[in-house]
Amino acid sequence: MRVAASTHPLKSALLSLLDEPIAIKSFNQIHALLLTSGFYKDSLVLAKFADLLALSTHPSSAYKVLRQIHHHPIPFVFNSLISGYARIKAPRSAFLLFKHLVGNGAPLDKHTIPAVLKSCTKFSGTGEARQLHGVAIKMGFLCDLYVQNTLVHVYGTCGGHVDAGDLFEEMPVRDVVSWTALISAYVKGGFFIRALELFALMDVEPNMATLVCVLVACGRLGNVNTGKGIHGLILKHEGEFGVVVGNALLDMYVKCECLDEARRIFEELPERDIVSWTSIISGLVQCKQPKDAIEMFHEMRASGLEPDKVTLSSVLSACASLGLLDSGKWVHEYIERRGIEWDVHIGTAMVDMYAKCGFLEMAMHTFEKMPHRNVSSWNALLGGLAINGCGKEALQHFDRMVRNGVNPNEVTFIAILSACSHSGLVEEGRHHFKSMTEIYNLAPRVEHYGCMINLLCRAGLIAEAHELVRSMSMKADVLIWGAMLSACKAHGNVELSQQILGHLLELDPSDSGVYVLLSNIYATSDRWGDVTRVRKLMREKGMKKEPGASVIDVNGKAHEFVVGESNHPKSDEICLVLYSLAKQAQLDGLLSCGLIIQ
DNA sequence: TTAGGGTTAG
Repeated sequence: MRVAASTHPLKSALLSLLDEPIAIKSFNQIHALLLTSGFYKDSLVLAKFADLLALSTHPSSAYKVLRQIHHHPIPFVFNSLISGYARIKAPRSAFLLFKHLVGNGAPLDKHTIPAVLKSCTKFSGTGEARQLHGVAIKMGFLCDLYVQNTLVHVYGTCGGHVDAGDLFEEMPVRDVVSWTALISAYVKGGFFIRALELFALMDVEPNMATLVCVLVACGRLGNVNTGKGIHGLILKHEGEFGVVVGNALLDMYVKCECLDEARRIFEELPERDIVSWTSIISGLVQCKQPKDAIEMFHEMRASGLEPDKVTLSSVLSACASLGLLDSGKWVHEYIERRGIEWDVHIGTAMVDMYAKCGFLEMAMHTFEKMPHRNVSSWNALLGGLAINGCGKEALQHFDRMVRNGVNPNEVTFIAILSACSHSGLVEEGRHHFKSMTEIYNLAPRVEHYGCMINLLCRAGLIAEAHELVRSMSMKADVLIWGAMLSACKAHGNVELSQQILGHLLELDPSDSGVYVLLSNIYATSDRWGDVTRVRKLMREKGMKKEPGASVIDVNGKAHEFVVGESNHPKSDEICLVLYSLAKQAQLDGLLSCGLIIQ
């Protein structure tokens, strides 16, 4: 706080005191000092006091206190009280105070509206913003550019992009903030193309805030070309950019899956904060490089930065893809130890991690403990039940989800259909596949057909599966034809296999797996000549089957197993255990089929 | 210089 040299020493002392973070503890003394010294007549001193008042007093009482101190405080004093409530994140109080002020005919000015509006961004819906809009018109404050810009911003933040656009249209003068506020409103509403169109229409020079908004739109659209153009503009203006712009650029490249560019930006950042690290970590997770993501996380911690819940959500996703149960548990403990607040994202990531690591009990326990759940949380649970072979339970929880009023989305049906597929629930699968379009108005995507065809193929219903493939409005993918081919192999349908092979090779002529499957089908039918022919063809094409591999985490150490290799130091013991497990499974299978009577 | 508007990560 800088005070002019001519300021009265007591006044400077009072102002400094009011600026102290611990001033609230001496509130009563300051109150008394204000009255005895007579400085209550000074608007600046009174405004600072009003700001302090917001920390401890309800709006109507605060109003009374101020009125008792001074019969006619100027608007500045009340504005300071409103801003005080906004600063301590008490938007309801700020809004209540405003209504109280209007009701009591207190003097207000053009600064009052932006001060209250600042709090309105915390409300859901545009109700409060519209009320303030009305008051601003009535009081004649709407002609102020600051008031207009704040309103455009608040409408945009509360989901009122149409109101924001209408107001923007009516504005006689618009500056860079007006344009940025509207572009941001469209971005927040998910209208990314409209945001880019607006940017193109701008008749004032954009600044960094504008470009950051546009970068978000580019990232969400996966429009790397426009993103690169913005990158160029930033370099032209700034040369070296700050952390906010750098992070926005980094995230744009991450969302466009240009990891090399993203890494380059990350390396070149003059300063990296938690957002920079989280962006690159989540980018690596999205681009299926979870091992690198974990490595990056360790690097981040080594640099002295502690993760927050957003970083930890990404790390949990990496743990889920790698099956790193111990690392996932470490994240869980870290959250508890640090008292990090659980939200729907981290809760969902935790359920997903436990489920994908096979600790279904803990996944369900975590799900039940979540205070708030959204459709993604349910999807994580249903998907977890599905991959762990609990098809019937998945269907029961799906019914519970619908009963709780949560609307299923496309991802839910992937979980449900794969649950049916994993557990052989043909009739249920048919029913849910039909309900997708008939009840929930969701168009099946290629993945849904994939699950359904898998389900039918596993049940040996090859003709029905083939019929479904033919009914698809889009082209079947490798997975679908692969499922059909595997089913043909299991049921010795050589003719259809050959037909499918044609489709598969059309999709990916270099897929060695297709040739391997075909040669296996010929082998099952004792057509050894054909087997030799396919293998020769593979050799001629220089194809080598990519060996399958899996990773398991034991006590924090990753153990990798590659098909055909036995490099692991405990390979012999592992094979012995696997053999006995396979024997047991076979025996259990025979028992459950009734082929062995106990 | 007695206050007010727009920007980044799941």
